[in-house]
Amino acid sequence: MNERPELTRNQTLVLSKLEGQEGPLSAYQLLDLLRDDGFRAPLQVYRALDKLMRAGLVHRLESLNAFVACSGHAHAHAGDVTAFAICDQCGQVIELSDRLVSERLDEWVSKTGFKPTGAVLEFRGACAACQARAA
Amino acid sequence: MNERPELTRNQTLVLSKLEGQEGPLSAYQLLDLLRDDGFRAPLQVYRALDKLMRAGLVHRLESLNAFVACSGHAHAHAGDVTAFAICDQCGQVIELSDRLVSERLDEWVSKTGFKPTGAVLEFRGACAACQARAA
DNA sequence: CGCAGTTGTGTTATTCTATTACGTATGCCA
DNA sequence: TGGCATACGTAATAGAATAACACAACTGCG
Repeated sequence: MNERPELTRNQTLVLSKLEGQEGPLSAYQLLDLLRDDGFRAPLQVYRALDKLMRAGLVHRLESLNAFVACSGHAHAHAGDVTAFAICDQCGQVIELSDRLVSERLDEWVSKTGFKPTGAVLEFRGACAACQARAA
Repeated sequence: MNERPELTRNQTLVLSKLEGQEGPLSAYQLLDLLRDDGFRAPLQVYRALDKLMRAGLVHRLESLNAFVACSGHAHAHAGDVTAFAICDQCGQVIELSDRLVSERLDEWVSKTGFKPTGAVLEFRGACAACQARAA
């Protein structure tokens, strides 16, 4: 389904930093992590991120201005929305995707005559582990 | 229900600019619009916006880094999520709020053990008018 | 082969968005 | 009166993203 495209050196480096990370990273955090690998300018990061996002390997979290590696298994079907649950305590991000929910949301919005082409769905709160820790 | 808090001069100015506008405005656009009223620094805008958002009179659109006046009538009950449908053609923003949808989404997310305290729901696409125009 | 088209790269500079820090003024109320 | 909370003004800075320019590598094709 998802033909893994050939990644260049820069793209591979960015992706591996994101994958070796629990939570999301900002573009500038990535830049700092990659200085030893020869990165010097934001654009190098942004260009790699752009490619990775279009390949569906990385997601952008709008409410954080940050990026996460796509959590493998949950590869949504084309057209399905992906939602994110972002823990404000530990920073972990859970990826959610569900065809039924997608369809219902689509119906809901379409009732107004609006035709959605994309969606940003981000929940903020506390993950299970952090709730337990707080109790 | 929503005690309209006393607004200061700056807050009133910012709110009125947002209300006199079809679509969202960025903080710096607001600043430019308010130079004649004595605004000189971004902070003046951000501080007013902060207050207005906490009062529920203004919403921030994460996917645009911009702000809209809360469309009056659709004042959600406490706990209800507000979603936004943003037209990528004309910039208009439709505000959506529905108790049932809120509950369903909450259930969906909570299934993972995550406890949401807030949500960012933004749909991008084409509003009814712009679809008609394109046809 | 030569050449155009695409993609990726590196660098510098700039724009846009948002916050920190510091000082001041005002109203409230104990 | 003093302490506290809120708002204000200004300057400086941090953080996020893009524009502009030049070059290298690869592809397909006449």
